[in-house]
Amino acid sequence: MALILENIAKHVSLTPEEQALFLSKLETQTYKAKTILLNAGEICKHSYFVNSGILRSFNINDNIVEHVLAFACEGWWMSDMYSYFSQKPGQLFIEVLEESEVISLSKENQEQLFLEIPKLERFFRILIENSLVANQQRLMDNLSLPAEERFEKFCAKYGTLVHKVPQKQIASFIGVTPEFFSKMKARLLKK
Amino acid sequence: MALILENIAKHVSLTPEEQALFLSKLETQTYKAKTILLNAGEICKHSYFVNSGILRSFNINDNIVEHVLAFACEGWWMSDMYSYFSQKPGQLFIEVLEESEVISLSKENQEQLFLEIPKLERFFRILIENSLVANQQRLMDNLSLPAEERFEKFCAKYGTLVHKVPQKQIASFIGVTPEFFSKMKARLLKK
DNA sequence: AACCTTTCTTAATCTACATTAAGTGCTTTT
DNA sequence: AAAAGCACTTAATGTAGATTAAGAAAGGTT
Repeated sequence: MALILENIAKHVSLTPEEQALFLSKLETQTYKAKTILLNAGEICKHSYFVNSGILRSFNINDNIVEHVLAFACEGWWMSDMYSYFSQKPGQLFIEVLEESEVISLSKENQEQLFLEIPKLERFFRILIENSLVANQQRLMDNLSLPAEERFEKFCAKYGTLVHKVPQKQIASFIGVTPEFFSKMKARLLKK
Repeated sequence: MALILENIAKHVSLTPEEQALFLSKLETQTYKAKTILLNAGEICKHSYFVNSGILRSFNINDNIVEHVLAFACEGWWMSDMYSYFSQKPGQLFIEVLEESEVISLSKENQEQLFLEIPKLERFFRILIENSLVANQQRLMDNLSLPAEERFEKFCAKYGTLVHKVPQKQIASFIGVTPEFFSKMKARLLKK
């Protein structure tokens, strides 16, 4: 459980008692690759923190095309934020990509914690602020950069993933077809 | 000042004293069209709330191409979130599009308020949550929808703006050139 | 090992959108 | 009122990336 406490300590400092209280609200579980943690149409009742392994979130367009919204690896949080915040059915799937140890924090427990340890409200606000900034940057990148540069940015940010997740999912993340991605990669290797 | 209090009341309820304290930290000012509230390279020291009028944020790519990140009209907040949160120089410009009455909340005053009225921490967390969800949706739309549908979504969300801001800025927002946007519009009108 | 399924590659063809360029009508400036 | 500057349009041409279709690798499963 050290990782998640470090993660928190980066933004707010908890007393040992607060740490214990926080940990008591969490559940840790190991999942095999391909486990679906959340289906589209369901209400997202947990935020997930990745102790080890990789998760991804995606949606399926018109029941055909998958679009990867995000990856989460060690030390990252993941959920369907729309559904989690609003407690309404969402459009995202969350899937385990390789055997992963995942900590779950339920929405209810999170609300509880906000009351018992108000500092955590600050912590989660900062997490979301950072997500928002990253998302805006990605949006601008998608509007202004060609696929090749979007891929470079992906590598810079998720370097560890490049050889761990299927290429077609990276293609989807940066917004191109697997075929085009393959061609682009061959082009890049020539240089 | 009623509008901003209503805005807050949607998410947290303040006592009259808290309301007064909050208002005392704000500055209201009227700006003419084309006023630049923030330049790229500067540190964003304020969040802006639009009482009336329209703001937009954008960046300039390679010193040439403008990309519109967001519009803010009556009742919306705007800032360069990256720069505002981190207090480092940002890449965004914020510009007044038509004569606007704008409330400024400085970063310092916001921090103060978080200490004096912790409920506000919750309010701003919710604001940011909503932004994040909207941003993720827009990102997915950009990855999966053709320009025409992105424009429809724009109209649904910013209907009031369609005839108020220059077309080329809408084009930029949805991620196409003004020329293509013009052609697309002509095509849509035929239907 | 043999089979099946999924991922990746290659190549031809196609299309949504970009680029370039020219022209039209506005507003703003002088 | 002319000049200048923008915003918008139209049209020709160009291209990044999609689509389709096929085969080659690479896992998984029995």
